Amino acid sequence: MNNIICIAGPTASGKTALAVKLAQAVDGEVVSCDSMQVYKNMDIGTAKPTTEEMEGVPHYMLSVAEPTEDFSVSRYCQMAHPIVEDILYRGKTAIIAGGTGLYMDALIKGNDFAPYPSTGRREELEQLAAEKGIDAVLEQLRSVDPCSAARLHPSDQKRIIRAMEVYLETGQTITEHNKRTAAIPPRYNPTWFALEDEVRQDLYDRIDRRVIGMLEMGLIDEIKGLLASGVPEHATSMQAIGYKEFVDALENRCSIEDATAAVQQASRHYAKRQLTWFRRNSAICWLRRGKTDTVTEILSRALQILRKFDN
RNA sequence: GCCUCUGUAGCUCAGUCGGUAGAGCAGUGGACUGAAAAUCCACGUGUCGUUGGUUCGAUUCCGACCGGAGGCA
Repeated sequence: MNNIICIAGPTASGKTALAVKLAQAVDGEVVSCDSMQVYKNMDIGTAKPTTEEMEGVPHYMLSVAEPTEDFSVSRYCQMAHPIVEDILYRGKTAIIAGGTGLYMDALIKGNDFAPYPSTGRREELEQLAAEKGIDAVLEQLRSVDPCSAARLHPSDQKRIIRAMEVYLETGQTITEHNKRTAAIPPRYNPTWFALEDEVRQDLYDRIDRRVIGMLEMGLIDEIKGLLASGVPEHATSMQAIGYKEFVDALENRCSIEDATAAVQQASRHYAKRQLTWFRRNSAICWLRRGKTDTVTEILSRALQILRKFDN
């Protein structure tokens, strides 16, 4: 049996429960792949698995960063790679489960993200964009990396700045960098699973209910605690869905009711984007989830597929 | 009971001085290589409440009826 299994899928699709059950069935350990569950003290709003939900199965990459820090794909790979190696070394199965497609792909492919010192280039570029418009940055990019300038949409400020930043920081264009990393063979060859509801509305209903549940579990107090402990309103961690909206409510920019609806809406949009990301991965075995399917039923289907790959 | 306003896309509404209509949101699809729960792109036919009338032609004008909101008794 493949000793690396990926479990992907949109938010609230049942990844956490499936990962635990699968781990128990194949002697595995879970490596979370979630860009927001990495932060400490952000438990309710990120739907981080509780100790009870883990059922004794070891979990990694949860609560590994301070909410005041900026996390990134690069840091994720740096931390998660040795953990996966250790699980494999001990003869266990690594179950990589989560909804952050970029992180999961990078970990599996073994993308190289060489660290470089932050020199404030990004801030300079952002300032240039703010003063003269993103077109000014796009012009600069066109002169050094016409390929990226043509590829990127003129409105995609974030990627235009990033492309220019890469060149200024490394002397190499992002086009060259991407070309080089794409040529490297993938580090792992996992069995890929992803969860998808047969009826999209079922997912959306579950999302709506989950947000209400988070409120009942004390999400607001969790956010108050984070703000009180000095987490800035604009920290990367506070960009998380369920946090930024209720920060707005706590700052009296909207009502709790409006914020709740905004969280539900943002989560639905996010789930859709996650599905788009995973759909282009042709290696994925989709586990279609009917309205009344239980984790046990989905687990048995996953195990069946795993056995088929064995032969 | 009478008067006024109102009924157009799933929702909120615009509009057609009479030539069968368009925004935002929702929804759907897509992109994505160091912020990714981020960022960005594309996609708009619906008995214009129902039914008569006027008209070459009505969602638009007129009447009646059926919803909704408000006012007067």
